[in-house]
Amino acid sequence: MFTKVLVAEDYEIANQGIVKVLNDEVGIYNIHEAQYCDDAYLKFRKAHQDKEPFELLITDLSFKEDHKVQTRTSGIELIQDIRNIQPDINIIVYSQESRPDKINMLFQKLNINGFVCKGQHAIKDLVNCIQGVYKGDTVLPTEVTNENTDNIINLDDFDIMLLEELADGFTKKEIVQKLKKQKISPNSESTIDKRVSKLFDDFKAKNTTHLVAIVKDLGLL
Amino acid sequence: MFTKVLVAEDYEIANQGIVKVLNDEVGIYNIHEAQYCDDAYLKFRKAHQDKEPFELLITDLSFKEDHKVQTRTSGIELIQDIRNIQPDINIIVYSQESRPDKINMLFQKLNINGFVCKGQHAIKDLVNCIQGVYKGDTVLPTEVTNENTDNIINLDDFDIMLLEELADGFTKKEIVQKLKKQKISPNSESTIDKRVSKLFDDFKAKNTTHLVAIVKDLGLL
DNA sequence: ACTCCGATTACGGAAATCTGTAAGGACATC
DNA sequence: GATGTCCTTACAGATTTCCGTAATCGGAGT
Repeated sequence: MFTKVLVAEDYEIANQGIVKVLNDEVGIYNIHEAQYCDDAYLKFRKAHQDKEPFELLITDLSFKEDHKVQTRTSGIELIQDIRNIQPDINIIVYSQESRPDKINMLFQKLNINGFVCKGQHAIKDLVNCIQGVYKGDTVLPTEVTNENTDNIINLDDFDIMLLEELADGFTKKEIVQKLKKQKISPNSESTIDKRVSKLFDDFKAKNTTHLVAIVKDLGLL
Repeated sequence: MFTKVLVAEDYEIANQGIVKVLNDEVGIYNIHEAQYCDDAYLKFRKAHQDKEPFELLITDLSFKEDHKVQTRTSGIELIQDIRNIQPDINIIVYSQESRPDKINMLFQKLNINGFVCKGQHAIKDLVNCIQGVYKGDTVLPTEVTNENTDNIINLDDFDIMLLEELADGFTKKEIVQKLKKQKISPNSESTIDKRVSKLFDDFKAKNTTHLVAIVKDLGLL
């Protein structure tokens, strides 16, 4: 089993919870903790330089900001930086995130080894994940594997741009003006209307506000 | 110090974190855990009937629903029911809630003894709170006592409800109809307008869509 | 009792949204 | 070349949003 583990999680008590599970359920005792991304990175780099590297990183994704100014603000940046100095490190993300698209992105772009959803029954999930990753498996959360990926909606760049502009509170007329100024076509109000109406159908949204809320929830924005 | 404590928290690992802090930092070892409100209530009643009552309840407010059907769905109901059978029990709420109004309500209406915000530095807060409550004090969280409510926007339940309805794509007229059907006041279209306009000011939003996007990003919905 | 203040409510109007129909152009297929 | 389809654009009308003004009500206060 892994012997040296780094836990990066900003909430102290959640941090302690992970440590206790590693102690009691997995039998890992050499556990180092970090509450900030930068702190985690420094501990990691030092261990690597001292030739006593960590074998596993368990990290959250979101880190609350406070008085300490951080160069890294999210677990994603932390993972990228750590992978740069130790490509073969095992990484498990332990996060509230439950959106399949976002979780899949972590596996595809960051090559994480496992993902555990914060939740009611996270102990079993976390233990399974650690044991699976130790065996060399890639461990997806049950929440994602169960997902039937039938209803995937394909959004092109234009759709994404529209959604972003709408989420930023611009009216269709303002969007049209922007498009014309940038000489991007299509750029008629009528076409924008049609495009957005199509998105309504795709996402079963009743109006623009509903559409943006749905897309935000899906993590596409 | 307290010797027998009940911890009610639906997330297993957070639960473990509290237990570890009680063990390591406070020196309490007779700790019972519950992941559901009803479960907590039953453990509490049994201990009371067996003349081995708990001296302290540490509970979350929100409990996720799953396959187990619960008669109590929130920590508030749990507290009320427990106070009914053992009025002098000490109660500490450990919750994500950060709205001063809501926290004050807990002290005034439910007579809780302490409140700790889930957060980055919750260990010290929790330890202080337990020690204060043991001495007979009422321990408010620093977040409330500090009263630096400058850039904190106070949303009451009505505002949240409005935002949720808007994010679900309902028009103001539909919301008004719902409110009238449920006999919730205020329920005039004009007041809804005013309320939402105030939210526009608070969040510097240009329109409803923008508002919902901002609030979603802040994680308030 | 009095005023002051905030919340609620009513109403109106300009702007924006949403939903139709319809016409024109690009492009592939037969 | 004829045909059909898809995308773009124009326009029009009903609905909704957004933002004023103004009247009303209830509580809190010197």
